Amino acid sequence: MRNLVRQPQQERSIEKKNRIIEAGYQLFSEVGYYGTNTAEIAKRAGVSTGIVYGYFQDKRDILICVLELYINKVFDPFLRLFDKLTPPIDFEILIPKLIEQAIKTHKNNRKIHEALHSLASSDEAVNAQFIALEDNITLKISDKLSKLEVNIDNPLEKIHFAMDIIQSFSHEYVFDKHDYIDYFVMKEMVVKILKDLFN
Amino acid sequence: MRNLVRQPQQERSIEKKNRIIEAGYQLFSEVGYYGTNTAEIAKRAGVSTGIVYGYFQDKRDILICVLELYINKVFDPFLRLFDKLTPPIDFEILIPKLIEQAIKTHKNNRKIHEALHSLASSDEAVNAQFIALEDNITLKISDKLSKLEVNIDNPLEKIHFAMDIIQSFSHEYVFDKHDYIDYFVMKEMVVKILKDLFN
Amino acid sequence: MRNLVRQPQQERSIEKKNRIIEAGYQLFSEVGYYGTNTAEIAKRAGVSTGIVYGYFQDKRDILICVLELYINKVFDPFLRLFDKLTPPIDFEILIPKLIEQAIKTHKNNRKIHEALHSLASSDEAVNAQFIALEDNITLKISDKLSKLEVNIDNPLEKIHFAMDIIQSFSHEYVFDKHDYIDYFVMKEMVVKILKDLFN
Amino acid sequence: MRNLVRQPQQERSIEKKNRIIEAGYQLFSEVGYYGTNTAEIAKRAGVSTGIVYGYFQDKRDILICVLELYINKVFDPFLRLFDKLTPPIDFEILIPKLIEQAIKTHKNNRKIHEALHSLASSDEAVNAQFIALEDNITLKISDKLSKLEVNIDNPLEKIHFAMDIIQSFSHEYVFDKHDYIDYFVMKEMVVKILKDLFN
DNA sequence: AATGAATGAGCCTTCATTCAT
DNA sequence: AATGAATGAAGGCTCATTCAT
Repeated sequence: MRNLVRQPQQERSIEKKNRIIEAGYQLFSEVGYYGTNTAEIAKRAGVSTGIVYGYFQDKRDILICVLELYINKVFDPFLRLFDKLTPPIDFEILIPKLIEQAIKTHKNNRKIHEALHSLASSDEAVNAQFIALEDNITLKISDKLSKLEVNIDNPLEKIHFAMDIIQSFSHEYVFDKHDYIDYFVMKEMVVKILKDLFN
Repeated sequence: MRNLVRQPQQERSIEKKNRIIEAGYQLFSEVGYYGTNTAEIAKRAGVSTGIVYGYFQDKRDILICVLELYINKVFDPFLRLFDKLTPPIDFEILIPKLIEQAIKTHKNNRKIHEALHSLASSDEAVNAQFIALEDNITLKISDKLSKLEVNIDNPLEKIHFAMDIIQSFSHEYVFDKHDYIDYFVMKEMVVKILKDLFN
Repeated sequence: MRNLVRQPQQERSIEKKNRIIEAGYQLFSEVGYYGTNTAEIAKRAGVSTGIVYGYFQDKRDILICVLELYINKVFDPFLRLFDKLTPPIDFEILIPKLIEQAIKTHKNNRKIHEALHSLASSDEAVNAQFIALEDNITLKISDKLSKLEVNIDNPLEKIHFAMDIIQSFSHEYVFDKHDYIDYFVMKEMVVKILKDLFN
Repeated sequence: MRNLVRQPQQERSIEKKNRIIEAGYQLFSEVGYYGTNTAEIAKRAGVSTGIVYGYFQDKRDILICVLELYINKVFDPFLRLFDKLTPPIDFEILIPKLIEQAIKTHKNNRKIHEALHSLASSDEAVNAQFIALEDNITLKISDKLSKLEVNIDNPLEKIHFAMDIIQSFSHEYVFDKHDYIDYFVMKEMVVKILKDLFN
């Protein structure tokens, strides 16, 4: 009965909803989920506190939408790297591009990545959303690869794990910056591993 | 004067401080950092609310100590796997053991891992602590390997990245459980990658 | 200028105002005054939120109108029981009928009765309205009785108090249901008391 | 886990809890349950907002305690009227005393009575508490009467209903004050009815 | 006359931290 | 050193009412 959330149909409404998501995105990035309050989100979105609850069930619901936005921001440019390819794929060229893209993304999304991941661990819905979106990515890439005539064993496992490795390396590269690590060397390692995986 | 935190010298005090850290560890694991309040920590540690602030500056300070405990709980059994080895190392045997250990650890530390990582992203001190402890691990393993007469190029990069891969896979294995992934296959992939890396 | 409330003249408007009152009646009955919000009333009435304030000054104003509707719904069937009577009145028959009617009414108006009464206690206007409507009832019944050639001392006091007793018993009967009370016995008590009062 | 409410053992704590209840009592009386906020209750009780939730689960929990206080304030003087009696009871004398007491009580508790009753209708716990306390009263009076050698049929039904009648009349007398009612006459009616009931 | 999106004050509740004992 | 009651600021959310259309 209560708590019905408007499904915005009109453009102005959709735009306003997006402004709120964008504001949430920024603030969660800057100070994390728990460091952000709804009033602040509303303020940055240029709307009133109340209307936020016209578009979202609660604060966590904003997070879920931010998560979707994040995934798109992160994976769309990633997927687009496959778009102009024609068989046969030259992994020697593709893989470094993918890594570069992942690094770029990580730089642009420093904090939100962890913010979202951490929420996933304590919130089943966020976690489910995360898994669903990851599934989506893996399957899309798999689809693209098969259209590009890449025929390998266990493609889903390989793709999924390759993504993990790339994420992991990008994270290292952007965030941790240990003194004793030569990241150029490490990157070459990753490239080699991935090439071996897909050839 | 006011904010001085006791450096517990006497054994009873040290033991009490450790009980608080252990309680924090448990609760952060169970319900995360923001799902835990200090009263609860005190209660589980069997001390009064007030005295917590005798041993710790604030709640975050507990987290920092929990982080150290966590790292030890996670990496000590890992390091111990190297202890009884004699050269030459059979990576064919060692690597699966390391992976098994990582999975076991992940299972026992489901939530705290994310809790800590997420805090790291929004808290510079936590992050610094994290990096320092990772450094420590990498260097220790490197030391062990060289004593075991393993001579490879770029050992630090390889060790660090190998740890990343193992963490990443364990995480997959314990948390996400995508339907379409055959985790046995994936595990074999990881083993092969690591063997190639160290041979 | 601002706060002027339309006095609906046209039939369509009057009908709409009544729909709002009816919706308020239902919702106040179901979840009480404070459990109901104006948006919900508008929705159930099939009108927009805004227009409610075209017909009513504020939420309390709706309550006042609901009160009137309530009194009518409650007392009209009550009064109608006197309509077909011809002198001399057989109280032995009438009184049980009145009680039955009161019980029926109570059952159909479980919550709104208390909702209205409680508002009366904190709101002078509601209270005044309540008293005025009760006066009206008492005088109407008195009128009917005298037309039915019932000549008793202090008719107004007796009628008013009889109504109180009936209300009180019906309330007991419908709401409280104490285990140790035999409500059939109690009902007979009420019938006897009222018979004695009017003979 | 959370939300544990202190069971105050020490006198100072008990006194503080009582101060909060008394403050709630006053405010609910003055402006009703929904017209009162917890900050106001705390302020009037001379405590901080937070500590209220150290003694009570939530706002409603305060209401429940206020209800108990109310019942005691109302019924204790009522019950005490039976204390000095010796058999045989002269109802001619007792009944007017009871009525006087009920009127006095009503005057001193103008608004809270309705406030509580209305909450009962929308809150099962409050209602249950109400019923339990009414039961208690009825049984206590029954006990007293039997010790005073009053032997009547259906004592519980009679007592309960007599209480209803007295409440009802007192309410009329104190609150409604209809112009056309001679309350002296009405009171005599009540006395007579009750005498007939218990003889 | 009508819509329903928008406003923003206000409320209940929590909790890190302090303080009297 | 220790207790645990007390503080009070802050946050999520609701809803009566207004306003642009």
